[in-house]
Amino acid sequence: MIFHVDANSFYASCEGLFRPDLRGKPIAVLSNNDGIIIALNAECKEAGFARGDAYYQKKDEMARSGVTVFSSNYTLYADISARLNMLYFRYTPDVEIYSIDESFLYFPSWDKKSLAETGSSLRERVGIEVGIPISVGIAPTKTLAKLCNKLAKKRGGVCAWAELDGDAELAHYPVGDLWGVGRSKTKLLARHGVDTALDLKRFPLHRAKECLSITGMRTVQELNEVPAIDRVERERHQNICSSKSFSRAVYDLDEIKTALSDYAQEAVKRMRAERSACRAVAVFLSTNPASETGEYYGNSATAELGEPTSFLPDIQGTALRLLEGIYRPGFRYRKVLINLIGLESEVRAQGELFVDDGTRQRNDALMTACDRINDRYGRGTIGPGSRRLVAATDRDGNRSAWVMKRDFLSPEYTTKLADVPRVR
DNA sequence: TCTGGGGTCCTAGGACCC
DNA sequence: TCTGGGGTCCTAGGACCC
Repeated sequence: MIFHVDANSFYASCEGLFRPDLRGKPIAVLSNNDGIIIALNAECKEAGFARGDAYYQKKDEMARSGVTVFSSNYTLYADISARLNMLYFRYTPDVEIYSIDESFLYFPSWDKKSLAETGSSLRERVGIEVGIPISVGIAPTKTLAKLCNKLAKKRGGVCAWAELDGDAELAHYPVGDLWGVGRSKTKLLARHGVDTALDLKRFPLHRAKECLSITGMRTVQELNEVPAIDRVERERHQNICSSKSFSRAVYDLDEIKTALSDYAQEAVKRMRAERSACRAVAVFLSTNPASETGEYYGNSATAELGEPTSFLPDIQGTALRLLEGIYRPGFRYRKVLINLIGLESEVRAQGELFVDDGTRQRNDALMTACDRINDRYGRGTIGPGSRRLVAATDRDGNRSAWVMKRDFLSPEYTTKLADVPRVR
C-alpha cells in the first residue's frame, strides 16, 4: 500500500510556523522578484486571492484584507522539507521523495484498519514535531493515493481508498484533476466522451495507449488498481538549470553576462554538490513573452564540452560565448537561463585523451577552494574574473536589474545562527 | 514598471551500426 | 514485379509535474 503525503499550502505553512502572531490570518508567498502569488493559506484563499495572481495588481487589495506577504525563502522551505522526510523515514524505510512537499511512503499490505490508523498517527506526529499540517492519501497505486490525498484535504486529513465506494468517488472526480492528465489531454478526452475519472477507468487500454501514449495508459491501469508508475529514485539529476527573470527590462549585454555568470556559478555549485559533471551547456535568452509593448525575441544555443566537466571557468566561458551568439541589440530582455545537460558521475566520466590528470586535479582543488570560500563568506565572494561586469548596486545604492527583488524575505530561522528565534 | 523556477518523461525522425 | 533485417543513439519539441 502507498501513502501519498502532502504538506498543505507548504510555503505559506512554513512562513506561519515561526510567526504564531499570524495564526488564523491570511498569508501569501510570492515568486522570485516578488512577481506572482505562488502559495497562500486557507485564510488567504478565502479572502479571494489565488495562485498565479500578479502581486502588483493585487497589492492594495491584499493590504486592505490584512494579508501578510512573504518573498520566497527556499532555504527555510528546504530545511522544513528535510525535517518532514526524516520523520517519514521513521514509519517506513521505503520513502520516495517526489517534490519539496510531497512524498510517497510504501508499506507492506497490512489490514486496512491499521493503515488508516497509521495515517492518522503520522499526521499527528508531524503536527507535534514539525508543526506543518499534512494530508495523507492511502491506496494501492500512486495515482489513487494522490486522488485520495485531494479528497483527504476536505475530510479530516486522512483518506483511505479501501474505505471508499471507489467508483462512486471516481464518478464525481473531473478527469483533468487526475495526476498526469493536463490541459491538452483533458481536451482530447472530452472529444472521446471522457469527463470523469470513472470514464477514464473504463476506457479501453489499447485506445488509451493510442490517444494518450504510454503515460495515459499507465494512468488507466492505476485507476484500475494496477500499479504502473515507477518510482523516480535517481542518485543525481539529468539536467541542472538556473534562471531568473530580471526585475526590469535589460538591454545591455554586459548586464546579461553578469547575470548569466551568476547563474552558471549557482548551477555548477549544485552540480558539484552531487559530484556530477556535465557534457553540454545550453543558454536561453528572451524578452517578456507576456509583454504587449515591444517585440518578442527568444533564442537558445547549445554547445558540447570537450569532456564532461564541473570546472566553472570552462562552463562559464562556454555559456558566455553562447550568449554572445544569440544576443541581438535593442530588445527588452527579461530572462536568461543556463542549463547543464547530460550529467554523469564525475568519477566515472570519460576523459579527453590529451588532458592530463594533473590538470584535472588542480582544477578540482581550485573549485573546492572556491566553494569553501563562497560557503563561508557568501555567494559570489570569489569566482572567475569575467563576472561582475555590472555591480549589484550602483553608486546611489539602487539594485541592479539582475539582482532578485525580495522585499519581504523572512529570516532563515533554522539554518543561520543569527536568525534563530529568541524565546524570552 | 511590474506576471516564477526547476524538473522528468515520451515520441518521432535522422544518423549510424553490423 | 521489384529494393534485407534488426538494432542503438541522439535530438527537438511537446506534455506534464510541483
